Amino acid sequence: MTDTPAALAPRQLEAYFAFMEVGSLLRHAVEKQLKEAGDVGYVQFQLLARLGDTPGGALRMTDLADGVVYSRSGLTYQAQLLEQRGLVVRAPSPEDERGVVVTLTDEGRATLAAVFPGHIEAVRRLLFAALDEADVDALADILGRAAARLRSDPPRSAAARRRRPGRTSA
Amino acid sequence: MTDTPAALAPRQLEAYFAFMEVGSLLRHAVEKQLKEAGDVGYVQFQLLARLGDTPGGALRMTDLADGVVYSRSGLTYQAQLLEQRGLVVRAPSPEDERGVVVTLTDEGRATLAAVFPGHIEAVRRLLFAALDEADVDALADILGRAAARLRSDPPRSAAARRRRPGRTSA
DNA sequence: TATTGTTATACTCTATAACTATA
DNA sequence: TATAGTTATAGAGTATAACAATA
Repeated sequence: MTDTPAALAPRQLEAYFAFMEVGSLLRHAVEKQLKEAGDVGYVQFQLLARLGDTPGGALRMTDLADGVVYSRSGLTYQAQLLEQRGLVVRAPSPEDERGVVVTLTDEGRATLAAVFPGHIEAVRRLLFAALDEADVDALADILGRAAARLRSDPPRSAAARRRRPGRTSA
Repeated sequence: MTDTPAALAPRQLEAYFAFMEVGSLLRHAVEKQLKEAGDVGYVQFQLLARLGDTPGGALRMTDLADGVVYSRSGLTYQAQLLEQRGLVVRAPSPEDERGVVVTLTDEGRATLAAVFPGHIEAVRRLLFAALDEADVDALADILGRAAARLRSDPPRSAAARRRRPGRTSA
């Protein structure tokens, strides 16, 4: 009977507000950097980065979407934009004819390379400038746990695609 | 010559990814809750909450915008929506005829009250469920510092309105 | 019948620039 | 001349539902 009190503890409120503020400012700044450096949005950057991280630089639409986008049409939209610019190629999957495999092109890699250093630098300057090693460790640990929880949380109305259980997608 | 290496440390990368993932999932979930509970977006919620936190429930447009919105027209847009729904009233400022004072109405307070508990509960369930008191303290401390830094950061091209120096707006 | 992905469509939100009015 | 706010407008992104094709 003592759970879920009506309000957050003051420290929780503080943490929450700080989190949202940092999130908002950081996202805004990063989005701007990406736009200027390579004319990509944050979602597109995530997609490129994910492909770049995958051996072969290829993923199925569904796997690519995972955690980045909240609707299938949203991914189709972004993938179209990327394909129009020649940063990725889409081709039917050989294994499953229903599927579409998205592959990073050389130009896609080049764009990623053009954008990444500035991205890193912005994150360092904006997020990590005021933090020391212990802070970073704590953040990684705490937010890692929060992320895991959020990921596994029943989305309170599973609008999103069912995820293959047992994958965490590093 | 040892500053700003080309890449983030692995722990930094981890912390950054976790942060963005939590931010994305949390924002999405919270936005949904607010929509369902009171048909307001997160920005509108912030505006209402800020007004609700102010003695008299009234603020000038410029002060209201601070940190919530990145363009003047963006605030005008949201304020219009809120006014159309009767949640706020806008009136010319008595002191400065150029200014506009936004005041929370009773209905605005009611909406805030209708939305707040669910909001709190969502944050607790999604963000704080996996964290203990020490985590919350650490988060508040670390992100508080990051937020302060971000706030004071030269926006790398001051598109936003110049802020009156010396105000931090709790 | 369930799943993959696309399309059509409507809607929300944001930003830039031009404009008005007051300080 | 600088500031406060609005308006017009255009563009980016998102989501829902209907659809086609394959498993």
